[in-house]
Amino acid sequence: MSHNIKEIARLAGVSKSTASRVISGKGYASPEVRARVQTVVEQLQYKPNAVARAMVAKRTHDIGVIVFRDRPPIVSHPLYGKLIDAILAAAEARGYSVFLKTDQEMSLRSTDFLLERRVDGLILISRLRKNVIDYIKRFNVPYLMVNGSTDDPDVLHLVSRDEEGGDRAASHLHERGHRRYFVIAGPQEHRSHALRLTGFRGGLERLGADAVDVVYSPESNFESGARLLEANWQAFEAGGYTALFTTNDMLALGALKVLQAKAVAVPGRVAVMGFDDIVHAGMHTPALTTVRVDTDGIGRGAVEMLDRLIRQEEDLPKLTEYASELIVRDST
Amino acid sequence: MSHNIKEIARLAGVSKSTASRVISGKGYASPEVRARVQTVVEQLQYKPNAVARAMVAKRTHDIGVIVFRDRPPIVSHPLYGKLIDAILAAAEARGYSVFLKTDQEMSLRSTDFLLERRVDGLILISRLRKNVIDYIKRFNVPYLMVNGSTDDPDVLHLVSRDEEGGDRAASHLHERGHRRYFVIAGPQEHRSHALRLTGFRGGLERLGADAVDVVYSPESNFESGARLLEANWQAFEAGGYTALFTTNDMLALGALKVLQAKAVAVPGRVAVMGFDDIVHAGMHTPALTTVRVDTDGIGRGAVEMLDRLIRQEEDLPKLTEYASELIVRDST
DNA sequence: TACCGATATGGGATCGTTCCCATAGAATAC
DNA sequence: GTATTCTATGGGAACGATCCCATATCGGTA
Repeated sequence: MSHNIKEIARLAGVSKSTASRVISGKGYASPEVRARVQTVVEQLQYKPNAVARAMVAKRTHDIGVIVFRDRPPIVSHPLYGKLIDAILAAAEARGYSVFLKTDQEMSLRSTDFLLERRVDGLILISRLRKNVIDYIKRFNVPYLMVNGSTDDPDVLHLVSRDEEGGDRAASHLHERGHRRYFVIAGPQEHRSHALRLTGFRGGLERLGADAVDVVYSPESNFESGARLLEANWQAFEAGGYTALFTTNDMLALGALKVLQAKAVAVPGRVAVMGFDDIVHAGMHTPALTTVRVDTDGIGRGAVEMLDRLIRQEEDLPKLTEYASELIVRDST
Repeated sequence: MSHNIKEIARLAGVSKSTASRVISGKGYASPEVRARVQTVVEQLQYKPNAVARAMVAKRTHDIGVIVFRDRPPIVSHPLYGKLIDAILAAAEARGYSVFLKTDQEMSLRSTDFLLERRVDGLILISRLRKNVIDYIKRFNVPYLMVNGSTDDPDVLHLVSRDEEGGDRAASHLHERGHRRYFVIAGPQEHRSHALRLTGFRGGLERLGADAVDVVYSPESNFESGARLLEANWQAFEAGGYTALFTTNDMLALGALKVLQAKAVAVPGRVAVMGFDDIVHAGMHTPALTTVRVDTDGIGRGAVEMLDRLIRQEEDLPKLTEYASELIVRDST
């Protein structure tokens, strides 16, 4: 199919050692020889075989990214999409190519695939089971975790300041004069949902509130946001709540749908706030006030940190936190 | 770092040939030897080195996916996100790992990267320049194009039935009694936008319309949808249009924003229709009527077709078209 | 003249697999 | 008893690079 270095060498009239020196750019070669080899490379459109290179270098310059999620949307989830965009850009800049895998069965299949391919490192995204970490640890491949939770002190992970964000949401709503709050909280076994709620509660405790009532959703998507508000409609109406906070934007948009269907004025009668700042948040009418997660920073940070891990730098911080920013729009 | 087959062989007391036969599953080995080798493999958590395998097999079982887009959102674009989810699932099912690349400068960089890595095939997504195709052709690596346009008769490509979809949109609006149509059309050098408009016009020509007025947008995002309607507001008001069609959902949502800001009743006074069926279309209030692009089918189809190309099947169809489906919601 | 240190290039082992071929012993056929 | 065919395993080349080491040529110096 494609040419190899031996052929380049033959056509340039040199040995493959010399050709290798010219092509890889390390080692000596006289100007004339250099020119001759490069001409042949150009003419044949020779592309050095990265597989063979990886073989001797024991280094692939590939990294693996696995998104653990039990069902779609995975890459099409707006939050993960943004994260992956950032990761791809950062990896490109550092000379890494990215294997992207989704793991729906929370299995070790994807991991095995990538280990066999001898990736230089792994970025594990979202809720992965503990057994995955334990498994990966046995092979000493560099890895880190993004947006997940772990009590394992060995694991490097990158997260957003969710508790702080929850606090900010509370401050914002309180400042707007609200005192009775209704909360739809996503699955509490998920770190971010739990912390956002904690932060929100903490903030209101500090600031003072007449009521903070929470309903819990086992899922964190649009449908369950709508379903939960619908199911608790009587309590919601009776409670005199003027503010609705949800632990992510999807839930907020679902709840908004119900409010709008019932012609409840937003923000006139009820203010609504989400968390994440997915694209749709800004496109909705009314545009959703939310707390932005720094997906760009996290994505870039993950690649940078993994790269340092691969280069065997010492004393990397186990935990890196990223700012959460209040984005005020029309729904509050 | 990790073990190799020679070590497995040594510990199992056999030659590496025999170990290879057991591990790869091809060739003879007696039951006892088989068991012995497998025990060692299990104990050492041996993972065969795919790099070395690829080297001798001259086959990587990797495919490259490149999304050509000049700026983010790329993977986070709802349409491409869905497409990539489908591609990943299909690739996994067929034993391929996926290198995902985005190419913002419309360069050959990503392509070179993947060619060096000796991927078995390439899936090229969206608007790529002709020079990329010409370049790729020189290396005879299997490739195909998704959602792009080309007049090159050699290129395999997969597209949605955009013209038919445009026609469907026209029929639907006409059926609802509309006769004066306002259209915001995305960049006409992009195949899908052009065909959707053609289909829409064609449909109305057949069915009869009092007015079809089109404004063109150089971009196809939310902001330009809003900007274009705003800029043409006087004409829009004066024209007595009762239906607004845009060549994708992003434009429609942008226009909807403006209509809602001006308190124009949708669908009461103006019906709005988009194209694509991105997630947010269903989440908006009012939920957007649109034409769904079969991203799942296209993604799956792309991988299947590429696999057949890799297996050197003959007489594959140059063009594969995927159904477009009318999704009626609340905005019409 | 002999020796040294540059300069410039080539030979060949190596990375971890696969796979072709050789071979040794056992079983069967004539 | 010899030839033939299995059964079961091992030896070693090959894939396409890199890189260490050897070596040849040349100018300069003692």
